[in-house]
Amino acid sequence: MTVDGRLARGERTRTAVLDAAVSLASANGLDGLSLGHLADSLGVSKSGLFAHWRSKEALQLATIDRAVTQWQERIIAPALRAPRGVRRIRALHEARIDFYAAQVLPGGCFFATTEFEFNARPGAVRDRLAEVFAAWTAFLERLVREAVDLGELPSDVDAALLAYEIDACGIAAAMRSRLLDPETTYRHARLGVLGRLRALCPDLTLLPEGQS
Amino acid sequence: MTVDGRLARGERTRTAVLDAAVSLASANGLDGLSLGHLADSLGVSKSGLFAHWRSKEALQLATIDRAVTQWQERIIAPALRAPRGVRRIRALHEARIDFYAAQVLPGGCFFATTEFEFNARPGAVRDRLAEVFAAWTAFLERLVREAVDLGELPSDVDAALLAYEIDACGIAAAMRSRLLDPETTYRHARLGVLGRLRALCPDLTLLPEGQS
DNA sequence: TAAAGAAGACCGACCGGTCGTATTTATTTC
DNA sequence: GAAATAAATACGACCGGTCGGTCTTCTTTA
Repeated sequence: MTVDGRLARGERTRTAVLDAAVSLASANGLDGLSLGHLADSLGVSKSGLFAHWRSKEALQLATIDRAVTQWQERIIAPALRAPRGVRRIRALHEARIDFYAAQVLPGGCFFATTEFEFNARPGAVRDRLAEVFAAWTAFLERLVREAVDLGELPSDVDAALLAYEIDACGIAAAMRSRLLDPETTYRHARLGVLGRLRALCPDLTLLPEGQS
Repeated sequence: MTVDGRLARGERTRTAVLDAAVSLASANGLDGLSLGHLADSLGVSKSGLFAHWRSKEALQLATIDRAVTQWQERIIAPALRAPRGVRRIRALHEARIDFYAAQVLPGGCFFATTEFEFNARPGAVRDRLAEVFAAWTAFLERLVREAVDLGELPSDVDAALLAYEIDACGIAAAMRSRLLDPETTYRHARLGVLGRLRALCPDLTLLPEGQS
């Protein structure tokens, strides 16, 4: 952000803290996140955290923003490398399931965990999560409309409904994979979207580049 | 359970406590459930709860069982009044969305909230939730297979996959309805399953009795 | 009168948050 | 260039509050 070396180092520290916070919160929730445990896992003191964020809520909001950045890097960016249209929709869903299957977060999905944790608790955290969720939904709908505009999907497709169905397959995967058999869950999540797209767009190969 | 009047009255007390626990836990989670708040909401003392359950975990497990009973009464029982096959599948899904839309629980869905809360926390609560989830999944699959056996669905339908897609529409409704527009969410949840069933079974009317 | 049940004070542990202190780092002065 | 000083930073003890859980006491009922 600035040319100052000290602040840059501080930014790196902040990012490391927030990465750990995303990981812990994905398992225990943003409210269940203990600042003492977070500090211990990083080998720093709890009071030091308050030099970077004035309160736990401020750290929670920063953690959400960090999770958004991770999501953009791990799921959205790979999908945007696929060509517009149905193949990009599928690439986005596949990247999402890949991310879950890679088990980088102990809770499976940071957003699913925290959104269920806060969906009945008014406050700044809930409002921010609602914003993020609305933006994600709008992004998915935009991808579907692009496929319609390209003629890959029938023009009478309900873009919002199809986006809902695709997202639902991902949400369900986040929940089931930790309680039931993960392999079966991920296969269903992938096949559900694949079958839906194939039914609407039978003449287009949906295989990403380089895969069988 | 017994003929004893005192114990029967105790059973009623237990049920009232557990109903309140289901309601509170649907919003704040089973771990976020405060025994003090639970006792206050019922006008009883916190220590009195320990006369009925030896620990918080025991009360949490009993709360899960109570939520299962509520689910059976509110969702499964109405669906079983519909004729076997595709119409019963749809009746089950509609009863589920109706239950969410009725807003009887502040958290929307007890199981969604608690399963995301505990899916990364080993222990008795998580194991019980996994059992309940597995039983629900098996029940859904059984309904789909019945529809296949009746010839209402093509014989090459993947019952587990279709059950996954139907459940996913419900899970997503539980999450989105509290953060995004509930009306739109419930409409998508209903249309998603309805469209899926209509595509597989075009010659069967899916309207429940008495509805337009 | 005896027995059973609820109530509320109480305990140790953990929470988010604050503050005085000590260590370190960087700058200045001899 | 070395020593001394000043400023920034991180630490850990500590605070009030809430948690799950226990225990003694009091009320009530048979």
